[in-house]
Amino acid sequence: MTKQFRDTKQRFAIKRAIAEANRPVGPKEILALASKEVPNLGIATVYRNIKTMVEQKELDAVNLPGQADRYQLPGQQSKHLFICEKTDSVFNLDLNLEDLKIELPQDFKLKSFQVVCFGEITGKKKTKITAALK
Amino acid sequence: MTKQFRDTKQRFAIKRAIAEANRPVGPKEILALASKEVPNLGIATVYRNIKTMVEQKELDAVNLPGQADRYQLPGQQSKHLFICEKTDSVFNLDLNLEDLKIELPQDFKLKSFQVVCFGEITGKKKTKITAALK
DNA sequence: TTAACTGCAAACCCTTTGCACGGTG
DNA sequence: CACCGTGCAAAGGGTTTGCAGTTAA
Repeated sequence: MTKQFRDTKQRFAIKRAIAEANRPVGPKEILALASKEVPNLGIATVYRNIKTMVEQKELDAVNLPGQADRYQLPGQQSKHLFICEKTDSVFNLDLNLEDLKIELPQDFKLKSFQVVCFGEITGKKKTKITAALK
Repeated sequence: MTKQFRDTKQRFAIKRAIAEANRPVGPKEILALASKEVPNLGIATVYRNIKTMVEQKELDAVNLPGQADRYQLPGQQSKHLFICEKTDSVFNLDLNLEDLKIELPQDFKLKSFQVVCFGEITGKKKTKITAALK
């Protein structure tokens, strides 16, 4: 028997919070956002739902160097990231990397790679960024 | 008054362990290696020395996506990494990226970037890898 | 001698788990 | 009415801190 999931207000609130954030967010931030809708929401519920949603592929985990994973909706997925060192917020980068290839020693089998950019944002924030390589 | 540091056998053992590992290593691994030399070494001492050494720039912190920081000697520094998904070990990559530039929106000021590669290692391990981009 | 360093244990922080209760289907 | 999901609290794992004793200089 495959497990059947139920629709709860907590689950809705958590998913909406992540959707509206529109960028990779962490458990605490999710709790803060979703708590507006469901006051007594517990952090354990957030963790459990994140886990389930990632397994169900309703959510993508975003691995960041030097900090804990954040989460976002699959449609927003892009491995390449821009991390604002001031605000600690993370943005997706659409890098034009199709024709970029990395050559490694024979022993090393490359499965994927990720470009992580660090810097600051001076103006208003955007959530989806197209960048170019030259 | 600036703090004056002392030479202890613990400090030596920790630094030697990191030097001999010759790749980015984490606190637990450092403890295991250095304990051969100093049996009763405590994990707190490892953390304290790591922190001090990073501040003194005797050590570099290596930020990894999805896992805790590791540490290595400054000479071995390279931002670009190869992570073996099987063994969970990390290797430095010397990528030829001098003429690679990333174009971002005006608002975004790029300070640095990092390429992280994921894959497997089939043969014997190396600690310093030169890779190319094409 | 004295001030930094160490080991141990306790304290923290983040994440996971156990359990009784409440809510979905 | 099954049984999954929730909230709370406790338990884990990793990192930091307090403290008394130890050691480098």
